[in-house]
Amino acid sequence: MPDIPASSRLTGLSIRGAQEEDPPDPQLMRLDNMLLAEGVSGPEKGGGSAIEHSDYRAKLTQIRQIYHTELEKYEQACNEFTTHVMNLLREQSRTRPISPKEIERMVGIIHRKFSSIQMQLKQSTCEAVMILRSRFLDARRKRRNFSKQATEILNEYFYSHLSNPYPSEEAKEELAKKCSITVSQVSNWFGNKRIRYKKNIGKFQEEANLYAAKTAVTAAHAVAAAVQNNQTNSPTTPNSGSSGSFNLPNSGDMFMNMQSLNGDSYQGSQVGANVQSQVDTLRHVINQTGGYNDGLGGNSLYSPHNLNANGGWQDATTPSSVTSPTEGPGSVHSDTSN
DNA sequence: GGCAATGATTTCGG
DNA sequence: CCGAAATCATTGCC
Repeated sequence: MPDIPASSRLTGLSIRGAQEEDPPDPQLMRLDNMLLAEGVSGPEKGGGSAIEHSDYRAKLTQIRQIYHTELEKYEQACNEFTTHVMNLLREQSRTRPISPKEIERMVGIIHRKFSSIQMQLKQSTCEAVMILRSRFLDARRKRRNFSKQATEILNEYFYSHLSNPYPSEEAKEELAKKCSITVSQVSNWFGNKRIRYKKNIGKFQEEANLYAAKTAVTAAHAVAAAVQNNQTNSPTTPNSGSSGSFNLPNSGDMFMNMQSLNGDSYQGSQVGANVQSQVDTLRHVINQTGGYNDGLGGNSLYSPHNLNANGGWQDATTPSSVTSPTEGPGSVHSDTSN
């Protein structure tokens, strides 16, 4: 009696017939590996990967069940058939001497047959998993827009950190939590936002002002407090001559002031961290009031390059030519200076 | 159905 | 690995 290697009985559910021989069949090995990796043939799925969609999980479980059921069925059938054949042989052995070798050979044939069937099962299971993957995991296929609330949170962060819209890992995590999305989704969102904002600033002006105004009050308070605390009025504000190249004394000066304030004296830890964002917000408020209410600044105040002035994340090289000729909606007042 | 918005992926450079 | 830019694929609105 050729006993089963027993090495393949770890889970007690393994296939008896399938693996007669260790050596070959890269194909089978490939399938096995994949099933294992995909958590179909393994015990319970231990390693947690980024893939945790509940929908996906459910379907995978379904596949898993089918797979195991079928596998067991085959195994059982194989055993039954084997015993059946054995019985036949035994019966025949009365009339004809049958060598044990022959019996073994028959058993081998049977097992091979069944193992090929199992391979088919594995193959189709693999296919099913692949399809499932592409259906559920390729999020491109089934993407949902974020909730209004999530978008709001993200936008709020973006516009209040406009001079440096690169949330740290921590910040990303927090945003993800607040928005009920994953960290990589947050990263995606910021990546998209940055590039699209930069590409067409005009289109986002309204939005920017909106979100700036939202936090304007608190920011103003905070900054006021900071300024009050920090008596340094930065007396001179030298305003180096080079800064004259910018057309926007308003935001530019503001920015400068705050920067010096930030880096100077006073150990106020909270000030340093927050000022930056508040500057961003305030700048928008300033722009907004200039553009909408008072005739102060006039129309030239809010034009695409106020962003350049705020000096930012978007590279020193100005995109110069204003986007593409497909700019439509009329509300664009691009001044022709510069 | 066309079209813009938008989330995700791919490509490329550091 | 992160980010910019280009591109893809879906969603939602007209």
